[in-house]
Formats: sequence, structure tokens, C-alpha cells
Amino acid sequence: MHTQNLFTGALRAHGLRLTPQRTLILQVLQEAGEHLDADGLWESARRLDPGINLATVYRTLNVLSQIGLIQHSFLGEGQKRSFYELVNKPVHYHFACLRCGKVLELQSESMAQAQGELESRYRVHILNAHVKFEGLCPECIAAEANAVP
Amino acid sequence: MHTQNLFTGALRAHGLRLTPQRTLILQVLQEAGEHLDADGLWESARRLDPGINLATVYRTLNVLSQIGLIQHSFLGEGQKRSFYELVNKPVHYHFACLRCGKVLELQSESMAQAQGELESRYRVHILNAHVKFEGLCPECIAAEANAVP
DNA sequence: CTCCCTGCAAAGGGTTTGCACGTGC
DNA sequence: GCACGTGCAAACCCTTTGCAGGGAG
Repeated sequence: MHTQNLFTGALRAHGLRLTPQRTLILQVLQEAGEHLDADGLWESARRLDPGINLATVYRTLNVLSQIGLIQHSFLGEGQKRSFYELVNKPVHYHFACLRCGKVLELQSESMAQAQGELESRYRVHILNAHVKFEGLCPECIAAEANAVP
Repeated sequence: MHTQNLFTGALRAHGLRLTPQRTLILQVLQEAGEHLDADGLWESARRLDPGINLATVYRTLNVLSQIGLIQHSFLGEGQKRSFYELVNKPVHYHFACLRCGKVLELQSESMAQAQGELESRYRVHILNAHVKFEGLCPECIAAEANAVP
């Protein structure tokens, strides 16, 4: 996997240094795959480097956001925490089940189409789309159907 | 406008009292029309009742959220604040300019279509959609073009 | 008259920042 | 060696909460 080189290049292109901490955080983000919050990321990172500081995690996340390697978003209605994920992943959208709390990642071509329509209609240039749907997942739809016959 | 009665009814239906502060906050939300954060709302409200407290604003916003009169969401990448708006309004989506911070409200039929597609593909039941786009607004696209000729 | 609601102030909790030391390049 | 990055702890800022007094129903 040449992802590491990609990251290295991106960092250096912005005059940033490749420190062990940054490498570690990128690694955790990559292995986790799913959306992580800063705290969860810190927890995972500390298993490999117990000395790593939460402030460093936040600073790194901000740096990586600024150079476009990761995307950060909010999930969950009353949620206070931000979630982060690599831009590495294919375009997808989040769906949170209101009943069981599960988060699904959805793919949709129509969304991209809708996005294009908005760009031309409003003459804006869309760089990021944060999309979160809420509702019931298949399992919970079934459960609700059984509960209310 | 019978909106006031609607609110009154909704509050009473939930065993809640119609206090001057609640009336005032609803009024401000209604007149502002656009997305307001708690602080902006407080500022507007204080012009009519200088004694109103920020904690009351938050408490009221939470109550109104819970009974479904308003919707609350996050806008802006590094934004810490929540934004609130009446559910009164037609379906729309938010666009935040990364350069000037301005927030636009967009309408799109394709979005609804995409949503329908996702529901059937993933067998989920979508109840809410929180959609936020980020990018450059028309003015900032022009400004960028001038800045980098 | 009874609770619910408000104002006030202080606490909470995620995120940021100042400072001195450490380290990539 | 110089500037950037890190650890540590305190600061920040939005939001919530405990408490006592006040007002809706």
C-alpha cells in the first residue's frame, strides 16, 4: 500500500513534518476505517504510544483537515463530538438509526447528481458534502412491525 | 397568521406553559426566518426583553426541539455552535461558504429523489435528512478568480 | 395553590492555546 | 541549528445544571 507515501507527500508539500505522532494517527485512522471521534482516536493511539497527548491528536486532526487528508463532521443530533475520517474512502453518506443507534454508510449516484444540479443552479462550487440521514434501519423496521402488529 | 395558535397548542399538548419568554423566542425565530444560533437569538430577544437569560434561551430551544417545533443542526466546518430554525419552513439544504462563512439555503428536488433511491436500496426508512454542503459562494468564486489570475 | 419556569451563577465537557522542551530536516 | 511539533496544564467557549424566587394554569 502506497498510502503512506501519499500522506508523506501531502505533508511535505505543505511544509509540514512527518513526526511519529502524525504517522501513528494516520495509521489509526486508516486501520479504523470507520468514523472516529478525537477521544476514540486518542484511545487507539495510546495503545501504540502511551505518551501521546490528546492535544496532539486535536492539533494533528486540524492539520490533516486543513491539507485535505481527512474530513470532519458531526453525527448524531445532540452530539457534541466531531468525527473524523480519511478522504481516502469512496464517497459515501451516513445514516444513523434512531432506534438502535447503528450508523450505516450509504452510496448514491443520485446524490452526486443532485449536487451537480445545485452547483449550477446556485452558482456555487461545492467542495464537501456532509450528509447525514436519520431514520430506521431494516432490522428496526422489522422490530417495529412486530411490536405494533 | 395562526402560527401562534399552532405553537400554543403544541406546547399545551405537551403539558408545557406558554410563558412570555417562550412566546418571545418563538417570535424571534419566526421573524428571523433564517438559521440562528443561540447567541444571535439571545441578542435579538434581548432587544425586546432585556432581562431574558441565555440559559432560558437554551432551555427553550431544547424544549422546542423535543416537541418538534424547531430543528437544530451544525453548520460550518470548524463551527462549534448549533443553529436552530422552525420546522415551519419548506424543505431546504444548507450551504456554507468556506471563504466568507456565509450560509445559503438551497432547494433541490433531486435530493428528495436521491433520498427515495437510498430508502429502497438499503431498505431503510429515512425520517430526517441533515445535509450541509461546503464550498465557495458565487462572490468568493469571483474573488478567488481575481486573486489568482 | 401548585408546579413549572426563570434568572443567576457555577459547573461541564469538548477543543484550543501558551509555554518550554524536544526533534525532524 | 533552526523552526516546527509535542507534552502539559490552564484557558476557552458553548451549553447545561442546581438553586431559590416568581408566575402560569
